Amino acid sequence: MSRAERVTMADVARRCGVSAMTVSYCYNQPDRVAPETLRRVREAAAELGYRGPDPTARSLRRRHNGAIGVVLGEHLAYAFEDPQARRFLAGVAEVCRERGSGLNLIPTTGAAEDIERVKSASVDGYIVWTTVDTDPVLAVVCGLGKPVAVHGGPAVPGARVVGIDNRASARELAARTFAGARRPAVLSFPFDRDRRPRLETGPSPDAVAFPVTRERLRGIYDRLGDTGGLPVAVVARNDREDAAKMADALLDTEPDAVVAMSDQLAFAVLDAAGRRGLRVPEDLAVAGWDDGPDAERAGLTTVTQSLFAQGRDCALIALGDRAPKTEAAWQATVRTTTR
Amino acid sequence: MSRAERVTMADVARRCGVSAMTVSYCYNQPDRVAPETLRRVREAAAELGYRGPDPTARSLRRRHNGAIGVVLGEHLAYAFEDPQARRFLAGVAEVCRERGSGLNLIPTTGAAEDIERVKSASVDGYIVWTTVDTDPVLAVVCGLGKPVAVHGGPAVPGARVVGIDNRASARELAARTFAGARRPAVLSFPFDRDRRPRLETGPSPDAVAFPVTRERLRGIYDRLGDTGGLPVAVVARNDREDAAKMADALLDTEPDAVVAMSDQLAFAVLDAAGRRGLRVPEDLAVAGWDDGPDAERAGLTTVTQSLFAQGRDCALIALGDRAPKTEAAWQATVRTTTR
DNA sequence: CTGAAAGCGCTTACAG
DNA sequence: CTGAAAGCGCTTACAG
Repeated sequence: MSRAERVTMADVARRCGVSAMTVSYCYNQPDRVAPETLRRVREAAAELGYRGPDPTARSLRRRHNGAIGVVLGEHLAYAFEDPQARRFLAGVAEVCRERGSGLNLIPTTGAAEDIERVKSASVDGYIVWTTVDTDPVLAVVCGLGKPVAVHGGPAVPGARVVGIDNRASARELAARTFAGARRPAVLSFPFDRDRRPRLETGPSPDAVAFPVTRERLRGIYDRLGDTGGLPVAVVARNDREDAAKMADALLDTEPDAVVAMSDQLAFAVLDAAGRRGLRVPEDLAVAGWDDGPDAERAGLTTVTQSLFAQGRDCALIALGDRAPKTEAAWQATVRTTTR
Repeated sequence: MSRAERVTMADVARRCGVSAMTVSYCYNQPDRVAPETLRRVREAAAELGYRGPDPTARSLRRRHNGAIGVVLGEHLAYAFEDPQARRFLAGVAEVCRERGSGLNLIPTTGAAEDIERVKSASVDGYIVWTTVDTDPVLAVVCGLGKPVAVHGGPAVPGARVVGIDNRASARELAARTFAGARRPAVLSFPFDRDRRPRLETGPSPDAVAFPVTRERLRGIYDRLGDTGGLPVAVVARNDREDAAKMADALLDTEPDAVVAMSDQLAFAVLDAAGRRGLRVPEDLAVAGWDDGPDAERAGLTTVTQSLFAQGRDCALIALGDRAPKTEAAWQATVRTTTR
């Protein structure tokens, strides 16, 4: 925190009777500098307390920030609470480390200031974590002339979407889970940014603002045909404990098969089923998405996907690489929680 | 991702026959510009596809980045796995939001490239998450002439340490937990960056490289007097599940009171005790640190502290505020897991 | 192996 | 209400 005068390359150059650019070379291409010059420059730098090239000036000159911005549509605390969001960010961070890139977190809450904060980040590209179709930040980010990766959607011009085919995976998962069931039900992610937990009956997927959720619901509906009476419980967050109440409310409708939109939500259903003494899968079939480490242990039927890999893909896009060739991989992994 | 030519303020100025600085005023102090001029400038900007002031150029000119860097001594995935680290980061993020500041994550792994990554972050100040005394990144960060907050220590010249008095809190917690105990034991955070889990007997605190861990151990020793035979199990990470094995190893030594260095580790002990049919606190007294949401539910005796508040303090320091007046607050909260 | 010059895109007092 | 000038600290071809 020593707030010494700022020492610049020019100061160092002056001190040892050399040009500023030679000092620059000492830091950027030391091989091109005579050993004796290098030594003198380093000595002068040490004497003056020069701290090395200023990263901001360097970024301006190189027209390259060496950093990507990750736009989160939530308070950080919530984002980190979600195990899949964490896996995703870990994937992003891995690419950043490999490429020596920085990682700027930009939590947004829907406030007007979000726009300025997003615009004023000194980054070369952006990753937007799943958001609603109408999120105003989306258009702003895409209008910045920098590469943008959107995880999970929505699809917008100027951005690449990374994620699995949610509708197809839902179709297949519903086929497995609802096979032989007479009273299917769904435990769903939030429909909208308000995240109001509730129990609905046969809600229209069109009313769902989060594309991932909407597509999964559509996939489930594809399979089901008549969905007029389908109980759909909507949670506030992707959290096992937090979802306990809605899982209970859902089981109150006495379903015999539940598709939940994540492992965490599926566990919430299993927890609730356990409290009621229901046998799984005999009385109740349950399935989810993600296939995190706990899913295998619990024998959970789930859609296997790698948020880590998707995080990597997003980071590569934000860094300006050509996009990954294919959609993100997924597969339905059938275990013992379904019949 | 439209990679249009870059449009600058000068282009906009030229386009509508105005000086570049007037354009600048339109973005920074629109009140000082004649309404008609403002209109024309905005029109020209729209026509040209000008995206607003470049954040990097602005930062260079203003000598202010509007961002703080958070140095994590681990892969992101691990850092996020720790509930207290998440609370801490949430506190940091809250201040960032209030102040319109950016938040740059800088995970370090001990590699040589860490140094460059830390130096090349365009930030106004740094927060260093608890690290070992000898972490080379520490000296680098402190030599940058920017404010530095270190959470938990080590104390180094040029940085402010934020955290509780670990030794005093340990002394008090040990007094509560070991009261009437004949075979005390400790479940400890890692001693060193290698994070090798192991069971030791009366290890010297001086050998512990993480200051938080060292001070807590010292506080416990203060209370104990003779520690020659004290079983101390060391975990790899602050994670309830991960710590299960070492908790078991510790209970194999048949202690009747365990001080664990966090709620998570205390839960690991309670889990292990449950598996053995031990009664708490009759057969085994257990206590921890943090007082997270689960602690109250479990009736855990623990050291109450707010990592969120400490994250806020660190962020304020990194932003250049005078430091918080006092040390971080803590108190021993006695519940039912101790006698 | 080293230097002179230009310029990255912007903002800041200072005049007028 | 608007402009001319300087400069934030650095790097990049290009000469020599």
